[in-house]
Amino acid sequence: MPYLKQIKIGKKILRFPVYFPDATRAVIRSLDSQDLIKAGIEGLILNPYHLLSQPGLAVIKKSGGIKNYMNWPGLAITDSGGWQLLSLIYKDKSFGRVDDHGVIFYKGSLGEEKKYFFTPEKSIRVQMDLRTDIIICLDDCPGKKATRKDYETSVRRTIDWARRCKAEYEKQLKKRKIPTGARPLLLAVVQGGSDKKLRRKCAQALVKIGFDGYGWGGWTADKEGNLDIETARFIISQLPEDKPKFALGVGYPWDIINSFKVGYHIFDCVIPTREARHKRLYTWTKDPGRVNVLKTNPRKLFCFFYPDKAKYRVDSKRVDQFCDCRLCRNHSRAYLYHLFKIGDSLAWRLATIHNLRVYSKLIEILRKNIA
RNA sequence: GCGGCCGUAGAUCAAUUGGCCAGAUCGCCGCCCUGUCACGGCGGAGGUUGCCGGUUCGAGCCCGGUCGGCCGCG
Repeated sequence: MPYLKQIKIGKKILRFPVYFPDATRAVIRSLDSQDLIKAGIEGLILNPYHLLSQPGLAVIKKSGGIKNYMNWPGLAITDSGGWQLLSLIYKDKSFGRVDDHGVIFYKGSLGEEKKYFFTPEKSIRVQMDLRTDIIICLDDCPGKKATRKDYETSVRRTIDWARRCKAEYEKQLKKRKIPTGARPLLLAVVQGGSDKKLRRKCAQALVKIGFDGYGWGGWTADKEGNLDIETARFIISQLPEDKPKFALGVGYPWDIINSFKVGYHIFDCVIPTREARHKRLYTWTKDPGRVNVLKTNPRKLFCFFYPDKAKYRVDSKRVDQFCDCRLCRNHSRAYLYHLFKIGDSLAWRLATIHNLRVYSKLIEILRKNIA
């Protein structure tokens, strides 16, 4: 099957595969746009739900969109906001509930006292207000303890919500008089758990409605952290070849390689940024420029570096001999150990830049493999 | 030389009038993080309470001695 190498969004070209880190609250913690660009990051994913509570839509609209607001020159995707709301609700029922109409949220972010109603239409309107390049339909992702019946409901609702999102999207395009070349791409998400019948039903219904791209939604990995690659592959088989596929929330570097191999184009994951802050850095075991990434066991291409171990207190070596990031070019392991020990924000910044660079390097190498 | 204060995990400190298994924090070691309420979460190792003796059913706490440290006076 031919792999889609790139698409145009307006005047911009989005090359595949691509990894977008999660700037949920309009920032990759401790980094600015220049840091991101130098780390090889081309796009960010943002979250409308979090941005509604802070800084609020009015501020962002006044700035001319979220990219202007945060001075981000690259590409940007907004998620629907559904995942956050639903995972909060599944964690604690007092947060709210879901029905066919949308999501009722009793508490705002961080305990604000407001009742909040998130519908497919509202999600689309907010995302279009944020003026990102790619927007995503609100979907219903079941909790981890979901039953077969929950998955059936989820698929039915996801299809219905996707239809409503598409209608609202077209309505807004007209209302806002957005020219064809400036419209954001609209992606829909395939639900259905590990059940192929449900996945097929969902995928086919979404394709029939017609979207610019499709996502692999739900929990992409099992409790042991193993990617459900069987489902991943099946979903691809149900979708049109010429549309980009988004593996939502994927994943570890080896997960990205494995998902890329079965046909996915877009990835996003909090892992590299969160783990950098939690003191786990990814390092190359082999020179990524010299190894055939597709023929090597993906898991064996990487190992971990834990900068808070006392053995690194006096280690003058660089963190990763194969990495060209700001940290690896300029500083020793001992210095990073020190920065984490004293709790300086530079530790976060350098560690985050490093992990992002490992991801962007991986993307560069995967692109060479489809050239 | 005399008088006073102080010795409790690697570090800094806690432990009602003597009373379960001497605690906390940091450090150390290990684990976790997948469309981020996450500068986080979970777990573990580590003490003959300076040492010797005494009083007591029972001592980190009381008594005597001793060693070490600090302060004051000679």
